[in-house]
Amino acid sequence: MTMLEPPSERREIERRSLPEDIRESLQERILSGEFRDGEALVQDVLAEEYGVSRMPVREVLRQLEACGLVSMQTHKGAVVTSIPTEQVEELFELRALLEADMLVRAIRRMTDGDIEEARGVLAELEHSYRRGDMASWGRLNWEFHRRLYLPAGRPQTLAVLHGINLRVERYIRLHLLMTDGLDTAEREHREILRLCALRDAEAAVAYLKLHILDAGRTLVAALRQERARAS
Amino acid sequence: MTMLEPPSERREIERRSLPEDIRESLQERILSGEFRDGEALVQDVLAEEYGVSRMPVREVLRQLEACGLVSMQTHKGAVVTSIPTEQVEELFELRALLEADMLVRAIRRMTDGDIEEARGVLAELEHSYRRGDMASWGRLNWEFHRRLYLPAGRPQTLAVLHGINLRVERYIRLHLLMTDGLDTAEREHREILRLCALRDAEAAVAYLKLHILDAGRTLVAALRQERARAS
DNA sequence: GCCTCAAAGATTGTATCCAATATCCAATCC
DNA sequence: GGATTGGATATTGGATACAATCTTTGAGGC
Repeated sequence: MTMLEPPSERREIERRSLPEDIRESLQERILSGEFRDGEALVQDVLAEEYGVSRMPVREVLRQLEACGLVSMQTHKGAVVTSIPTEQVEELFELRALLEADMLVRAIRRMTDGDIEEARGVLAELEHSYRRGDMASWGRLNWEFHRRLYLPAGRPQTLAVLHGINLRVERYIRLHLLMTDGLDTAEREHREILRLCALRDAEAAVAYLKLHILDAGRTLVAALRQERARAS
Repeated sequence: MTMLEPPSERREIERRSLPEDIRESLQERILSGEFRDGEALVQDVLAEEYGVSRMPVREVLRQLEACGLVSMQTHKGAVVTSIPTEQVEELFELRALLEADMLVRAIRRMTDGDIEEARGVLAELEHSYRRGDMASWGRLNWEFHRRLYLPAGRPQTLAVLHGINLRVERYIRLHLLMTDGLDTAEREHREILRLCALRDAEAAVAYLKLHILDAGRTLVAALRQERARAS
């Protein structure tokens, strides 16, 4: 939860390259909901906050545009992208299709070590969920799914899935803040991992699809409600 | 390229920005093979060529990075991305999976008008192929597939497919220059369209998958040979 | 001869300045 | 009064200047 800071204060960042850091920060601020759908991202304001010139900020905005998190128009600036509810639904169906295919391929080549690592990530994931650390939750949720698919040896598909995950994460988090529907997700995560350990591809994939489409349905319903209320 | 807009109404002024123009040009130069795999793209050189400063060039490079056409490293610059053969293969399999799903959904809602428009695009496509106009061919090949899937009403999936298409187009063109394997593709295009017109989803999808995987296999074989020779 | 290392050149990264464009608001005209 | 237009202000786009970093090269030492 970030407080409103006077414009003179700078947001502290001091790690790797400037755009990388700014990008990570700005991305998190969008995903966390600090910036709402359709909200304008003014270069000058952001540059001031980060204590840099507008140049790196512009690059970051371009990158976020490419990820689909913001959309830009010439001479009009950048706004946080708003995905229509039907398209959020579409993205979850797309995930189901792709991740099911991935898991089938992955299970064939999965080692016990892979399973063990995924189990470790899952533990962290559950921990961050209980602590309400949503930034970590988002990262770890992706990491868990990623671990499951990594043995498939399909980097391109994985990259596509990463992009999709990024685009819907904001809405997932919004959902998490309003409901506790993700207790179900936790059970499903464990069950999927158990079925993977048994190398039962068919059951695991069925469960995975259920998991994704379930989360999608719940989310879309909540989103519809939220958006109807807002308008 | 329809110029059949009503003479009244709004006059659409092409408000193209500098980066947009440069991007289109640079993208085409990469896809055409003017820049090879792994070749460095020096900002100064490109800026000089286009008669602009490095700033818009940088933005373009960032965008192309997001598309996966170039990869950048801080303080090291941009190079044309080289996709390993196995990953090219993966991308074609991914296309098959996604486009099959799309076509099933699209056929249900396809109107005769849609078919007619696709037929028009296909005619242009074949024309550009015979003329050896590869830039147009690339655009129209995507446009044809896009038309087939548009009725599905799945913009997000379409965007993903567009990205995939962009990444493999370079290798497709390379292949086109070396073989005449795309005569087959032409027959397949027509057959797919015919089956769509009959609303025979099952047969159309089967043919589509064949079309994509076939083109993929031929391409991958050629690519492997080419790369073995080069090394 | 080969390795080390430092300095020069090349290239990218960032800041600052100016230009182009959009937005907003008040004045004007019908 | 409402619509339109002109100008003031805010914001973005692009060019230039400078700083940071990588790469190359060559001189010196072993």
